[in-house]
Amino acid sequence: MARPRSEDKRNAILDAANAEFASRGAWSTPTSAISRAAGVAEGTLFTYFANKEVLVNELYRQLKTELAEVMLADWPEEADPKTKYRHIWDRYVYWGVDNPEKFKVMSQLKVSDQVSDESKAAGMAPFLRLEVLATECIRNGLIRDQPLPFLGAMLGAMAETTMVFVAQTKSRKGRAGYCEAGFETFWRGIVAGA
Amino acid sequence: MARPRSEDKRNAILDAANAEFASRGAWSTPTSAISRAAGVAEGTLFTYFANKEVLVNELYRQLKTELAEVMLADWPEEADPKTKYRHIWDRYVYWGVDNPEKFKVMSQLKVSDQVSDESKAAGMAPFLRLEVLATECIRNGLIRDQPLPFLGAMLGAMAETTMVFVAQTKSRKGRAGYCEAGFETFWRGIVAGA
Amino acid sequence: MARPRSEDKRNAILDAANAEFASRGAWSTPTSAISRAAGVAEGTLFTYFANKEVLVNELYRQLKTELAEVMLADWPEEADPKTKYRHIWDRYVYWGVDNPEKFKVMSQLKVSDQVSDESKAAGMAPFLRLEVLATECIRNGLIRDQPLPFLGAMLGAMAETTMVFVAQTKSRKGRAGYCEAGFETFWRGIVAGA
Amino acid sequence: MARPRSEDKRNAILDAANAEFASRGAWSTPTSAISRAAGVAEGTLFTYFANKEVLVNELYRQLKTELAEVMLADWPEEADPKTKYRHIWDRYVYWGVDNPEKFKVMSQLKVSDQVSDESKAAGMAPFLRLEVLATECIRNGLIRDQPLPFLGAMLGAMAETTMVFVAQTKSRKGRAGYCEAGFETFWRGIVAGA
DNA sequence: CATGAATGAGGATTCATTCAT
DNA sequence: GATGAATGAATCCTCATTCAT
Repeated sequence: MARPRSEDKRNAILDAANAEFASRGAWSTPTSAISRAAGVAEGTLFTYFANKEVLVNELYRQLKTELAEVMLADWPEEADPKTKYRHIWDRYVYWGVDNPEKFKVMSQLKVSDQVSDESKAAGMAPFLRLEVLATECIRNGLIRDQPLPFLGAMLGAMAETTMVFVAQTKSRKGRAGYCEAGFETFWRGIVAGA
Repeated sequence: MARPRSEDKRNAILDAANAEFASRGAWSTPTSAISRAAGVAEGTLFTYFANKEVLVNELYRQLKTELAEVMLADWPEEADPKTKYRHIWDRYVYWGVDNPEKFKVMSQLKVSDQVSDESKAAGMAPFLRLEVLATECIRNGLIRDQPLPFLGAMLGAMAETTMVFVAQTKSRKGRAGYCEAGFETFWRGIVAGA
Repeated sequence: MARPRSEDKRNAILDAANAEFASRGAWSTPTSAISRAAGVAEGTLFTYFANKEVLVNELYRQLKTELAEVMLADWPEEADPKTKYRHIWDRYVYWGVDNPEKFKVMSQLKVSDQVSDESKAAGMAPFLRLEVLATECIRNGLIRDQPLPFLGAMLGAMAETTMVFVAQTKSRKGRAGYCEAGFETFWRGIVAGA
Repeated sequence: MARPRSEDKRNAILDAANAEFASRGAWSTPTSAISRAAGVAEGTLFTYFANKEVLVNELYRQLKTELAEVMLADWPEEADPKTKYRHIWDRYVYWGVDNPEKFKVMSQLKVSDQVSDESKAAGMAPFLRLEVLATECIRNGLIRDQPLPFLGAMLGAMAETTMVFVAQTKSRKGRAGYCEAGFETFWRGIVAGA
């Protein structure tokens, strides 16, 4: 058997792509820069990804998957809804803050035509658990009735906005403040009542 | 180089850039495609814009300026704060819905490294009136105290999210529903109380 | 007005392509070698020929056209058929002998998939006069009846074979001998009788 | 490197090369396509043929050898010269018609710089029997005196031309007609007399 | 020996920008 | 000022060949 394809190498390429995209912009990063940063030959990149577009899409999906994993890890199954939402919120915000490169790349790819609608859809899949939570909250009247995708998109947009401000802030206290303020806006915004 | 003569030509190039960027992606649009779409020679583009980066930045600023103008037109000086916010909200949302190409391009440029921080800052300028409104609302306790830029960013992010859903919706009623729901989430989220 | 496209430059590229194709083989000649030999920038080649395939096809057509012109120049309108055929034969053979590069390239391109059927068909067009002659000869019984294209193809194949031997031969006398022998074989082969 | 074990594999590669060359053009066929078509690994090809050039030359020789075998099989030792020539002619023509891929590839390789002069010479060797026949015919005055290689080349060129027309023709009768007409032209062309 | 991943030079284009007309 | 031909660096990808498994 010949050398097997190396998962490590594949990941190295993906990581390198992420790093290069973050520093030079997703476009304007030549594949040669990616392979160099990954420590592989230029041609090797193409044994792992048929072409640049495929690489970009794979990267997008991987980023989304990772984000979903992080958000849903340590899921507080027994907690009340607000706590659950807060759990997601914090994870989301801090993932972005702790991984600014990944967040930046994801932001760029999200609006890029380079990422296929299929990939965008696939990126949504891992967020299913969220929908279950939202459905319950709406059913029992805790949250105002509205389309689930809309609710999810609002959460995402608000958390991302929050991220930016948290990231800009140095003090631990200030960061927590933004995170709290953002969530509070979100939560008050969606709960039923008054 | 003397000041180019035709303001029309300059605008034609900017419009063409917008259209091309929207359909082919902001990057991956060659200047030749822009000049062709604008009906000018390839070289002519460079008498109006020193290079591609300048063109991109100019386009971004123009888009931002136009948006600000639209948002603040017919300003209801005498109305109450919620109405004023709603005014901004509706204008914002419907501008994006009515100008999907411009919105798409703005979204791409916003996260692009091609647009300088200076341009991004300049893009903020026209939103001053907004800050005045927010400051007042916070001072008199109508809105919870928080940094103005954060509040503005939240408004923007939520309105943009709303846009997407409005744009996807066919029926006039459904569209109004999303617009309303989005604003309600925003408003409940920021007002003080409870 | 900008610089006009230069017919000279176009021809320089075509000539360079011919020379390079002849020495390195039609395939395995990079476009960069052609542009260098033509004394133009690599990109310039592509303002005259959309891509390599177009260039190859244009070259083929030009070669064919040139050959036709040479063959039919000084046409002995008043001469008898054999003389006319001999006129064509000699012109054909000596064009190939005098332009070995062009002949070699034409030979390679003729069997190449790179040259479209359309180009091949276009290459036939200039040989119309030949068909008129053949038709007459067949009608008046001088030549055995047979499809015109078949007759033309035989002439071509036999003349080309003759070329090779003429080209290999140094002495003027030997060359004339091959040319004569080849024609005699052709002529005896097609005339009616016995 | 030891002598590779499987003659089958070697032939599979040669056959695959032939098929690929025929459909994609001799050049522009990567070795990877050949190995894939042959059902062997990319690297395996190189244990059977040191490099692509060697493979191409081997293929050429094999084709030539096969053709010679076919042409000379069932040799009518006792027949008269014309019958013998006709035997060769028919075999040649129908081999080409029945093996259009092989014929196409041979045609391409014949004019290719990729095939060495040595290979081209080697390709001639099997046709020795032909030379014996020709020598005899010339000696006893049946055929006009001329260099043997020239005569052989003429035969080849004319038969190949005939092939093309036979191949284009559907009806059995039409095909036989071309074959006959071609031979008649050849035979009348070379016999002595008048 | 078979396999197919790894390599990196090479190749056809593209494109921002310049400059002759 | 307008035009578009000219430029050549840069880019994505291919492919013959090598070599680790």
